[in-house]
Amino acid sequence: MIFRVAIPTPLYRLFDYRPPIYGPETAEPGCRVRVPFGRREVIGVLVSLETESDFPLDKLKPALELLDTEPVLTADLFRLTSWAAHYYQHPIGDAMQQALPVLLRQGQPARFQHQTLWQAAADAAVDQLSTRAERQRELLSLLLEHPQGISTDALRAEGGNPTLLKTLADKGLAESFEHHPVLTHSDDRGADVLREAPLTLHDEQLAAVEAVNQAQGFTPILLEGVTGSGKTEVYLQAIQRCLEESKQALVLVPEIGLTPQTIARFKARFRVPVLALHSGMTDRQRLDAWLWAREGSARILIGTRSAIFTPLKTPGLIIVDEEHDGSFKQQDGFRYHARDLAIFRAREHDIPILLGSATPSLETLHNALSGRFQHLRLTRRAGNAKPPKFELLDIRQQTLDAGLSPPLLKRIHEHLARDTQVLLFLNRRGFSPALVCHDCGTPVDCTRCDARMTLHRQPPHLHCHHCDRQTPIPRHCAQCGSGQLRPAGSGTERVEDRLAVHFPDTPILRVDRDSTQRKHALERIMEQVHQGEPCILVGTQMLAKGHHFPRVTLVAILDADAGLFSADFRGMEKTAQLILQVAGRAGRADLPGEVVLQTFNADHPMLNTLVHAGYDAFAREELQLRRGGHLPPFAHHCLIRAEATRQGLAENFLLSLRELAQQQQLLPQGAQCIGPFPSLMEKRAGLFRAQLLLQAGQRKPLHQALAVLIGLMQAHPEARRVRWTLDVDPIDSY
DNA sequence: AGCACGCCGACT
DNA sequence: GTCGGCGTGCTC
Repeated sequence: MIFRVAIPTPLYRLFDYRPPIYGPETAEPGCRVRVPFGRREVIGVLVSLETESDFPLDKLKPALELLDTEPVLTADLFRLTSWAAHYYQHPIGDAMQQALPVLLRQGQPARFQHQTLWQAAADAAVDQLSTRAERQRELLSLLLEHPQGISTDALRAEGGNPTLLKTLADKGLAESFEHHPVLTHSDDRGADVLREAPLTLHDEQLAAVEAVNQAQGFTPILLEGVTGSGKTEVYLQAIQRCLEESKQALVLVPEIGLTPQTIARFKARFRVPVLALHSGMTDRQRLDAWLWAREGSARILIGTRSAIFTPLKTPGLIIVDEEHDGSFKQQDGFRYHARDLAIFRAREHDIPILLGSATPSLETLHNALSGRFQHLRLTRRAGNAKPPKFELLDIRQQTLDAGLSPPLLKRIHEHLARDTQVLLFLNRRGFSPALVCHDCGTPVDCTRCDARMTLHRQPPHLHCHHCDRQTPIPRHCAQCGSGQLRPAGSGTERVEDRLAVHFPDTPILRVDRDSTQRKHALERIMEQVHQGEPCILVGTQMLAKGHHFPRVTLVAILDADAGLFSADFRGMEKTAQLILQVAGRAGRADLPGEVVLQTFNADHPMLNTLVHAGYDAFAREELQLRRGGHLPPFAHHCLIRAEATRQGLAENFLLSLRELAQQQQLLPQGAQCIGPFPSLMEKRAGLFRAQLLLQAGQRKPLHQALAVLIGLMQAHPEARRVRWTLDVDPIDSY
């Protein structure tokens, strides 16, 4: 018998071992094994049992230990990770490893943490101890106060002396027992899963819930609902049915969306255990949650991208909220897309999957329009709230003050005078994006990147947003020696500064990565906003997601042109999604909102379509353009990125790769190479980067071509000096 | 990716 | 004389 094992290494192959010397001859695929690998020991995953090997049998090493009796990669997760490793052309051992909680990767047993608790023995009483044994009497009375048992740590915290426990135990007055956490819910009452009554649904929501409930087996559904149209209520009621059938629901949310409010809403509705897999958890807490999910006692699992690998005993429904969000795509290493894995997983489980968004990705929308996905719409806002009124504010020939035009300033005044709040969106943090010499025009560049240094004033320094390099602010121009270095352009800090001058009596609240670094800083700002007093919020993307501001009646996008002429063909799509997301923060039931977009391109056709005809019309036009340009979702992409320490190395490597493939006619029909090109920002963090785009109308030739190119790259002598990475279905093409 | 081996330059 | 720089090769 031979164990075929997936080892966490960047190698695209499996490794064969003999079964462990002391241990079972056979085991189930998906179990972990500890094996010798080179000069070290690693944890691998058993992939299959074989009777022969391509490797000389006498050179096979025995595995050291089988770590599991039941698979940690359950059959469905085993298929999911195998498929994903192949689809994303990522080494399978690494892919499988990443699907496991950290403690399991490290070889810890797949068991709950056991805790030793102490309790008083039955009918033990303090009087049984001598009055002189003061400390023992204290300890025993503490134990008597905790009939459920108490840990030594907790005893110490309450002033007890745990070293005396043994003494008490010897006298038969105390005893210890092993406790492992059980996920029972205080309100668990059989079939009644509800804790609070569901909200009344309007007809569109009702139709959506019905559609999910009537789904038989695998059913992908796009739920396209404008902000405030009640998508979450649809999720909740779809989950309700799933719980009533004694099944589990998995909910994926974007990184920023896993807020306490979201979790609270799920917990408030249902009597079942709801587990949120958030970033603040310890590795041990994550493993416990993983175990609860696998044994089926956790009924609703909410998590970000990596939660797609949570094992489920009784899967009933998968929901991907804000499915268009870029954070579902892992951006390094194993570059999987959690939304796409979720669809695969739903198909495997033969269950419905609900993809929700106000601004669906063009990929998903295309699937819906072509009939592969059901398409449900929520067009009305709950409580008869009016949709916000959009306006393109032409700022050509306007004098801007830190990016603020006079008409906008006037508008801000008007809204504040009505005692409401204002939100200004600018996706650029810092004081100014460049520091430029007034005499010779030279900007201060980052030495490690092809980029300007961003000027920050709080505290004063220069910061490269691409490599994180920070320097003091120079006094003189490095080019001409002039002392006239001046900030050019504005970021959130500068806007905040100017607003304080224009609106001295109004609080200005800045929300960006810098202003919210301190713990609870964001919470405190949010608290102040929710007090409802007039204020001006200035911020980056952080403002666009997750939070609602019921008293904001004016949303202004200071630089609507930012993504308009992007080199990335997805630039327009991303801009549209961001604009609508920000716009969605404004105005609720009784307070109609207004959205102002400052632009130098007020005639831009797509911007006008978006603002006047809505996202759906915009998306259909954009899809037509993509179809015409043979771009995704009408074609498939894979990006091969390369980086090296010297200029030209990476590009030459990719060029020779392409030539090798073409000379030997290795590329299948239907797959074509575009490039290589130097990356848009060629130098970044001291490395020179280039990329080669692989494009095909069909998946199959793309994957065949990719496999060929990987082979060529591994054999390439230059591969030692050039680092290369693959990105299947890239969402950033730079 | 790790990790070790091995071959050269510059230190105590 | 050895410490350590990183080029090269290997992992069942």
